[in-house]
Amino acid sequence: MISLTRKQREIQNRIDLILQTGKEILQCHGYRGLTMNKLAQITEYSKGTIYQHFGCKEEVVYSLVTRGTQRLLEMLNRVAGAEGSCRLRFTLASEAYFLFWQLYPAEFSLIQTIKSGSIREKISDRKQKELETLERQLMSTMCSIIEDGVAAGELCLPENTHAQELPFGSWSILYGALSVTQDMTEISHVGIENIMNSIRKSFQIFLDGCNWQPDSNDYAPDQVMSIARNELFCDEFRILNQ
Amino acid sequence: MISLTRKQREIQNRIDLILQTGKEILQCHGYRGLTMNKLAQITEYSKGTIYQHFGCKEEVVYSLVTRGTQRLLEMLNRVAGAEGSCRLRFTLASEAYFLFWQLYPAEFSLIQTIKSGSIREKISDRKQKELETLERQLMSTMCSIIEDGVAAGELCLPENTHAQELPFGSWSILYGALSVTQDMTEISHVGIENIMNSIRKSFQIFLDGCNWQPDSNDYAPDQVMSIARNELFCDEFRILNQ
DNA sequence: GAGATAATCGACCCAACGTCAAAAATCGAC
DNA sequence: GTCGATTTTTGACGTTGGGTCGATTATCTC
Repeated sequence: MISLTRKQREIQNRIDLILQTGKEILQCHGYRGLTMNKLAQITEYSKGTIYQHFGCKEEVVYSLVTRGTQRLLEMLNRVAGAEGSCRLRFTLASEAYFLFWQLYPAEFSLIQTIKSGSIREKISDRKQKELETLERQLMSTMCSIIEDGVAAGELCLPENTHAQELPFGSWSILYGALSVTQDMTEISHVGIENIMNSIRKSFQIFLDGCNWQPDSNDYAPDQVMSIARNELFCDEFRILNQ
Repeated sequence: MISLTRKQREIQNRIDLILQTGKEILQCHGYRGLTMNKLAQITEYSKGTIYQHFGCKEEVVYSLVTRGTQRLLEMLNRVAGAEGSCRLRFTLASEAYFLFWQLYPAEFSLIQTIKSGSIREKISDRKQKELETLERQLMSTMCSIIEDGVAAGELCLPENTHAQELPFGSWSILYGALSVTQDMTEISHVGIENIMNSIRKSFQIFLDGCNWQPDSNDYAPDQVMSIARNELFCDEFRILNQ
């Protein structure tokens, strides 16, 4: 039994190594630069061994996305458990997403990749369900904040509107804006900070449009950043700043 | 001279055929199913001839995106020249995007593809500039509506906010939401109409958040759809309904 | 109609995915 | 500790698909 778990740990470590290496190749050479040969060569395992853990190349990137989504979910759960008004927490959720985008750019980019190309069809149902479950949890965490806000009287859902629609809309702003931003980080003449602030503004405009109290007139962005930086995500910011 | 233009027309027709065929293959077999061999076989030209017009496979899909973006721009220009309040026109622009998404699903999907994978690096600067120019025109058309709205006193830009930020934000909602929706058209248990209505709601929430008058309380979605269906996009709706 | 020029073709090369039978390492029983 | 059984690892190989290029065919010019 002990030897079994040691074995399992070894395998887990190897999977970690493969994924980490894959991520590094992606960051250096892009999606086209990631080949199974290179992956085998750098990890110093043979191709056969790699294929023992990942059925195809697509499964490697899919696993990276799954792993990234786990990290994001973990950050969002921290947000959901935080104190303060629901609007504050919802805004902190958007900051979590910004952080995710900055800390895990490769993973973010891969999310787009697996959503666009015909990659899903090569992934086993099991793995697909795994990611779907995580995405559902993401959505339900966001919804719980909305529902808290409704319960606290901070906002009213319009008629014929489900709670999921607000996370869907606000999430779309973030995902859409960051997607478009993704590939013009170098080209763009405006700094990345400006783009992020612009997205922050859009996000707040959306919340204002929901009549979510307190509205942005008496809403302090500094406070949000302070909580994010010093409380909820201090580890993440430390990593980001080095 | 005449023979030259006849020649040019022939070439143009061939390019059209190649692109149209590529689009059909994409719709039937997805991105992975599109191969240069198949393209050559179906068009009944040799691979060499295909490569005379398109330097690589990526250039085929890039051209499809460029062509799709031209169609979208053409629709948006119709919107910009329409009558009615600026908010109405801005909303009609979102309907143009919905139509684009429904009429050209392959092209929409490819936009995501070229934004995510490392495809750009294989495309000549000339072709890249071509698409960039179109995107800039898209943005500037949207901005012109915003500026009209500001001039007409329908909305005020908040301090430190440029006109481009509003199209960027609202466009992000549409792009983000449709991107996410894209690959779950079959899976999703809610109908596609419901998803589109949900996105429409988000879009209006955003405009409400901008304090864009008239606000959604005295705003008739029926009127928007009627103008779209019967005036601006009657051709497009006809194609869509068959 | 002949020679020059341009367009077209498809056999071929190579890179990268994925396979599988042989080799190596590990395990378990005595 | 040793030997056979089982699992793991390996890299040579098959195949697919992007891209090339010299041969061939068509077109144009005089």
